[in-house]
Amino acid sequence: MRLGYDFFQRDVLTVAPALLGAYLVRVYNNQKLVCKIVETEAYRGPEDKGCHAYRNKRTKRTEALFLPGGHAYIYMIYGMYYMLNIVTAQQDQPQAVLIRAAEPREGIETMRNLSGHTGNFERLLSGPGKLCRALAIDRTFNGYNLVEGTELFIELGETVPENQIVHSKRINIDYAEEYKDKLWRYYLSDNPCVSRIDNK
DNA sequence: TCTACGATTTACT
DNA sequence: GTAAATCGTAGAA
Repeated sequence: MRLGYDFFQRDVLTVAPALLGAYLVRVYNNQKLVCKIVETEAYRGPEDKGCHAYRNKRTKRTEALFLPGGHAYIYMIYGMYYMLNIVTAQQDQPQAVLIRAAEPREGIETMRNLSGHTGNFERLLSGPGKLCRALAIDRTFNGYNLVEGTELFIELGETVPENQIVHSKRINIDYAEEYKDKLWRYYLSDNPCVSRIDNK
């Protein structure tokens, strides 16, 4: 069952942990690529100094963050990687969940070919840049409707017990001052596919 | 226009 | 532990 607007149009701090265990589906050349989300981070503008839309900063890049929950926000980082975010809450509330890592489920060979990854299965989607590469997600999906679209969407997946969800500090946002210490990163404990397990 | 740099990954000392 | 790859965007000039 696909997740709908009612799921995404809630506060990002509710949606980010709720996405753990859900299935991210990418239909690429008529082939279904499926993976289970195991790591997310919440970005909560306008208050969040780590969020691109801090203080409601509205630019060409951040425009998609202001869409209603259920759309995608994609941007390029370091000149070579795309990041996949799920916009949450109501229109004009710039919040999004960064999908940081997932566990491959279907179409693994295609994912390997797309990413050129030769390592082991657990590392194929273990990072936001790698995940986008292996699923052929680029900026054409910026602003994409994940509720009604057919090439990229999210399905109800496995139910995750509360006690398996680890809360930690977000990665690589040292510029965010007091917000860098917020425990807005969520991942499944003991899952070998998360990007890293250190850090609090 | 011009410049600096990032919600990363990988390889290397 | 540190550094390089690589480019669109934001903010300054």
